[in-house]
Amino acid sequence: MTTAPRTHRRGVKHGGEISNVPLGERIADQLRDLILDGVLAPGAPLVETSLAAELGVSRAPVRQALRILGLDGLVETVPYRGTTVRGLDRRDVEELLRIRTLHEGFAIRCIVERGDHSACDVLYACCDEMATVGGDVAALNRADARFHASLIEVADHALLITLWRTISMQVRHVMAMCNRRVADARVIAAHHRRIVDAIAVGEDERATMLLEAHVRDVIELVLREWSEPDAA
Amino acid sequence: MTTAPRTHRRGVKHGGEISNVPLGERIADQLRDLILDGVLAPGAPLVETSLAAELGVSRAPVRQALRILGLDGLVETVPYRGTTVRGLDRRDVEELLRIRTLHEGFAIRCIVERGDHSACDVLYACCDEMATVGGDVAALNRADARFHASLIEVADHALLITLWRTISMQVRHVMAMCNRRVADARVIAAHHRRIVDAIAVGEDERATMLLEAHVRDVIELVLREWSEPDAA
DNA sequence: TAGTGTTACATTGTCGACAATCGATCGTCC
DNA sequence: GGACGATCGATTGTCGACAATGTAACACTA
Repeated sequence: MTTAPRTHRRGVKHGGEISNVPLGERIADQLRDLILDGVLAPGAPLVETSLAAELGVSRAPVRQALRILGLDGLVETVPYRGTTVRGLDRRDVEELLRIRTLHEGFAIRCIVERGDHSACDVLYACCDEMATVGGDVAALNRADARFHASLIEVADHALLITLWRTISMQVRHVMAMCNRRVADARVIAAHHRRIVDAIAVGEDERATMLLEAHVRDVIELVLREWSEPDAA
Repeated sequence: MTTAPRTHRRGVKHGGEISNVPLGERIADQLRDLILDGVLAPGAPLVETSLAAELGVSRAPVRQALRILGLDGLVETVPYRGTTVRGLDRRDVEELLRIRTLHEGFAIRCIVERGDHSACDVLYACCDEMATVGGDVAALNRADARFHASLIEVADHALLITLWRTISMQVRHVMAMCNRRVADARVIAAHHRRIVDAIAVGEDERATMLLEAHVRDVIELVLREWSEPDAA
């Protein structure tokens, strides 16, 4: 859910072991990257037969993959018509970022309530990492995504994490669609660090406000580059 | 799923037309009701082969159905092991209801921001309906569910509605698992009406607080009956 | 008896083929 | 010429069979 944890996989994290991960999920991962990297533009059709042929597999796992992506909100399937990469319009972006703020604010409250200090350590580490990426825009994006993902994870709220999966996927999608020119990485890292500072001293309201301000900046930045919404 | 709108279906709402709805979705609906009505207890295995045989269909649509339910957080699938009805423990219930409060509070803010008065009309109608169910517990549950669903819908926030699908499904699951003895329907209806009153005059904070109190009551009521968590 | 290797069974994963459905195109009729 | 209907191609929906995987019970060995 959405969404509950999709599957339970045990074992094998290290090395390049033989994967017992169902084909469908691996295909989904592959297609997801293609979409999120912008290789598959919004509106592009994803034909089961063609994909199966290209990937050298049967249609069954491809179908499963498309369903997973549909779940993630990355593609749209119409019965008997086909599946296409989902387009995002201005309203989608606004909705997405507001919801994101809502959930991150909730995560902050969870952390503060528990007074979990190790959580702050994790977040500080993310900030440090963010400060070191220099001018690499892609790396900054990744570091930023990692910070926000960590914020959700350390909240230690299983359902929140589940919901976050869907949201973060679409956030990545939005970010991929605008070649965001960013400010200095160290400035952004400092912004984030201030949020963690507030969390560390238990001021969840201030932390939330800082976070809202941060996300609002991002919204503005994104929407400015959103000249032509390619209409879903 | 979680989650973007699963599919777009056009046409045929009335009568018992021939359904062009894919079998898998119909099966999912059927199984969902079975789970939500408690016929299929948590932990019960859902074997693709057996279900296909019982329903007189092939395994393909059954697989699709199980995947949809997995998305809704109602079942759990482990690769090569099988699918079972998901069990809910005390923590799940608490997480669920907190998340629910979070989203409904957000919905309230959306409505107040837009100053949408027709929204309040819809909600008042739900309250009226709720007041008339008398001692029918099931009907009261349905009316309550309808109120909260309406609250989300009138917020007019597509992504919120999507996320709500997953949540509400699990809420129904929880409600189904405890034979909740409720207070007088008219009292509960009055509680809800007070929330709408606050929304109508734009006092979103008060509305949210009232709603939080309401949900907290529900949590308490549910958890009290949660003697033996059957452990996921 | 404790431990190990093996076998059998249940279940899901994957495959290729056929049927149902949809949209567009073309032809026909007024 | 315009509207209606049939046909066609493309795509997904469904099916039955086979392969891969994991669990558990069993026999075997030290």
